[in-house]
Amino acid sequence: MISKTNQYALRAVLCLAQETGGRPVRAGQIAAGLDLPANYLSKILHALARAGVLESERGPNGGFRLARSPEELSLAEVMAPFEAIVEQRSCLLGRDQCSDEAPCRLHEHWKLASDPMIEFFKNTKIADLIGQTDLCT
Amino acid sequence: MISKTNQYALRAVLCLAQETGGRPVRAGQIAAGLDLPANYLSKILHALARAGVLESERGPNGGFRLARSPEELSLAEVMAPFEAIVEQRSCLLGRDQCSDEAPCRLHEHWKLASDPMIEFFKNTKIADLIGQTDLCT
DNA sequence: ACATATTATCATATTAATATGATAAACACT
DNA sequence: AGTGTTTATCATATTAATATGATAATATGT
Repeated sequence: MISKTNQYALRAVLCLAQETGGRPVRAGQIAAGLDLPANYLSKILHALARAGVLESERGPNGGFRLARSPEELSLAEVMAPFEAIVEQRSCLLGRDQCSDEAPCRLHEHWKLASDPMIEFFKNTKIADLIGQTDLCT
Repeated sequence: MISKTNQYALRAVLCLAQETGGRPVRAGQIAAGLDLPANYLSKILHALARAGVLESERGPNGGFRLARSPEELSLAEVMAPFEAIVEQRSCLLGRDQCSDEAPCRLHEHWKLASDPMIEFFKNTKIADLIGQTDLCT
């Protein structure tokens, strides 16, 4: 339902959000902590940095940190660089003919069913999810 | 959000549900009408037949028809042969540690967000969606 | 300056989803 | 029986997601 890329991104961001210290966290450290493929996670972290979700620093003592406060950062913003699911709901049947403007009957049903999930991604902030000890594993 | 395989399956079943005549519809006919890859759709139709959603007949005058009435057939049943999304909700973060039995805080949020969609698939019947002229295209 | 540690980037491998092509099996009609 | 039409099945191709490996660029500390 959620791609692995998005899962990795969310877990990494949650991990960084729980990091209280001011110094950035190394990619390898996150990958080891979460048991994720290191190089693949690197690419994800880089994409998040380009999207303005994270800040990165190179060299010794380098790493990643949140660019914005967990209270302002939504799950949708973390997922946005990887998939456009949140922004534009597609027709359940994959037909580009029907949209919110020219909806079919099915479309209306589908909108009602999928809206709660979309709103969840938009409204839930990273801050709402931290505080659990094991979210970083 | 929904795989193409599931989209094709739903469209094909909706198409068959609108077919009032008693004689089965050929796979090629459905593929042409919906403009879908013929061989790929064949495999999908075959899978639906094995799952008991459709009935198939070979030879001349052969084809596919619904095995059950559109009023009894849910979207979830049509999608079930291809993905297990509907039955078991996985953790948003892809961790197998947390389940409905041993939920994390996130899990509870996620359940609330994803339940409406799952219920939609389970409760919506094929009959609820027919009646639109263009659903077969 | 130099060595080291880290992110940034490029190249490639693996796997799963999607799609195509070809052949076998079943049925209907003559 | 034989011919043609259809589904059933197998084999392979293409594409996208996921993962790995190697190198370049940048910053730090000596």
